[in-house]
Formats: sequence, structure tokens, C-alpha cells
Amino acid sequence: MSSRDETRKNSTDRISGALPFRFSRLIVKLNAQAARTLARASDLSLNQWRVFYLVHNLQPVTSKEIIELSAIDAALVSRNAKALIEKGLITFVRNEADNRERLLSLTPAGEELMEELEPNMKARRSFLDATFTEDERETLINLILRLEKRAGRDDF
Amino acid sequence: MSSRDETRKNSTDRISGALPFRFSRLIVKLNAQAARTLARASDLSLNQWRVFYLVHNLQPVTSKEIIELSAIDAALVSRNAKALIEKGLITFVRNEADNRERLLSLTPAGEELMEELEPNMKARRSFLDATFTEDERETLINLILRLEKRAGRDDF
DNA sequence: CCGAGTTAATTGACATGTCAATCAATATTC
DNA sequence: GAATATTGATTGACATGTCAATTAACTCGG
Repeated sequence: MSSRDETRKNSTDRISGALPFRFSRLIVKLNAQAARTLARASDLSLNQWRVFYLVHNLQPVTSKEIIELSAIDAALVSRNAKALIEKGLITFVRNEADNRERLLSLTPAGEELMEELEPNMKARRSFLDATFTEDERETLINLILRLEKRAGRDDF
Repeated sequence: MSSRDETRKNSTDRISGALPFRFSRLIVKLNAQAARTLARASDLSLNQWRVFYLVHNLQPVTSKEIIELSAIDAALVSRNAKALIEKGLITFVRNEADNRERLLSLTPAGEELMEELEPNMKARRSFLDATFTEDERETLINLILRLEKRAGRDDF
């Protein structure tokens, strides 16, 4: 190997080893995979699915809770919820106790689609989980949580 | 705690434990942090920085190499490279051996900006790295690489 | 109560990303 | 070596995401 090739290989290795780089690549692939799975059985976008799934699991739930839990931008939650409402998959009622809040939940049509879709999405999550032993998975989640905390710091 | 609250807590925990969910949250925070750091010392977007940084490290380099290494969409690489060229930070020459390829490299102005910017970006990477011991970091990178392979599978 | 401040949610203007179609150069096959 | 396929790169049309400003409802100190 020429010395120029070696220099290049060193650069490539250094870049590949950087955490932000590794996560950036990973997320591209995870998102693409999820979008494919989703496209096979619905016309939902990835963020529509995320909102849909969270509403499904937490209903009745406010936008605010979804935003806090998922870290998805407020405008995105609002617009994706709107799209889901237009598709007839979720609805909302105003919270009697605080009229600013809208409590989101699935419609019957939404429940039906969820029953169709969720097995596929679950299978994918299980497939990903099967990458690891139970211990490894726990370790990974833990390391990510610690990193996430640092990623929240705004002085860098 | 009411049984309804417990049910909700269980849902929240289950969602939080899912790998795609954890990575999605993490990446939102990592991206926001990088964008902040970047905005303090330049007017580069995150993807402009990514392309800029890869050109810096691998120059002279083709779009194709950048695409393969980073998994950034080809159209994005093309448009961000264009933006960097318009800002006068990078240039290209055609590859004599294959006239389809354009070999990208930094201009003097690009080198200058890189010298200004890179210490901050590096400091951030070091800050993130300091989340972990050397062993933990290695473990993490390894687990991610394994997950990335599975995330590439298109039958899920 | 009432007005300043806060909060939940939405919207408008704009930036960025995505996908398919295209173009130009090269490789392959007959 | 002409016709066809493939590859690297860009572009156009469109979808999606971002950020700041807005709206509506609530809180709370005086």
C-alpha cells in the first residue's frame, strides 16, 4: 500500500471512530429501514408513525407529553397529528380541566390500522434486539442514556 | 399511584426502552448540539459541515467516496458541496482518469475556516468521548457497528 | 379581578431533504 | 466499434422539517 493510501486509510479510520459520525450513519440506516417497513403496509411517514405509535400507547395524551417524551419538534408533532386526524386515524377532545390541551386518541380506524401495522414494526424491533444478548442490550441502552445527557449540554 | 398512572408508566418505560426510540432521541440532541456549536462560529449547516469535514480529511476526494463513507444521500452531498463551492470554501478539478468524477478539496479560505472551526468541534467530540472510559467507548462503537449491519437489512 | 407573565398548541415563511428523472462519461457485449 | 448498460453526479418537483411569531387559555401577584 502506498503511503498516500495509508494516510487516507488513517483519515477514514479516524473519522469512522468519531461518535457523532457513527451515530449519524446508524440513524440514516435505521430510518431508511423503518420507512421501508412502514411503506409496505401503509402510507404513513416515519414521523407520522412515531406520533401514531405514541398516541396508541399513551392515549389519551397531549401533544406536550409526546414532545417531551420523544424530543420531536413541537411543530412537527402538531403537523403530523393534523395529518393523522385528516386520515381519520386519530381524534382529540379538549381537556375539560385545561382548555389549551387536546387529548389525542386513536379512532376505530386507527386501532385497526395499528393492529395491521404493529406486528411488522414489532418484528423489526425484535430483529434489531436480536443483535444483542440481554446484557449487551442493557449496556447499550445505558451508554446511550449517558451520552444523551451530555448531548443535551448547550455549552458545546 | 393510581392504577391508570401505573399503566401509563409501564407504557412509557416500554417505549423508552425500544432501540429505535432511544436512538431517535439521541440523534435529535446530538444534531442540535452540533448545530449550536457550528452556528457560534460559522454559517454552515450541519450537513455542510459534514461534507466540509470529510473533504478536509480526505482531499482530494470524490462525491462518491463521501456518499459511501457517510451514508448521506447523493443529492444532499451534491447540493451541500455546491453551497460550499459558492461560499468559496472548496473547489474541484475533474479527474483526468475518469471525467465523470470531480475531485473536491479545500480552498485556502476553506483551510482557514477549518482551522477556526475544528478546535470547537473537536472540543465537543472530546466532551462527548469523556462520557466513557476507553473500554466503554470501544464497547459502544462495537455494539453500534453490529446494529448498523442489521439496520441495513431491507427485509424488515 | 386584572394585567403581566407563562404555557400548550398552531401557523407562516423559509430552509432543507427526498426521490425520480436526467445528463454525461465510461464499461461491456456482441 | 456500435449499441446497450452502468456509473458518477446533478437537477426539478415535491415533501418534510425548522424557527420565530402568533393565538388562546391559564396562573398569579398585587
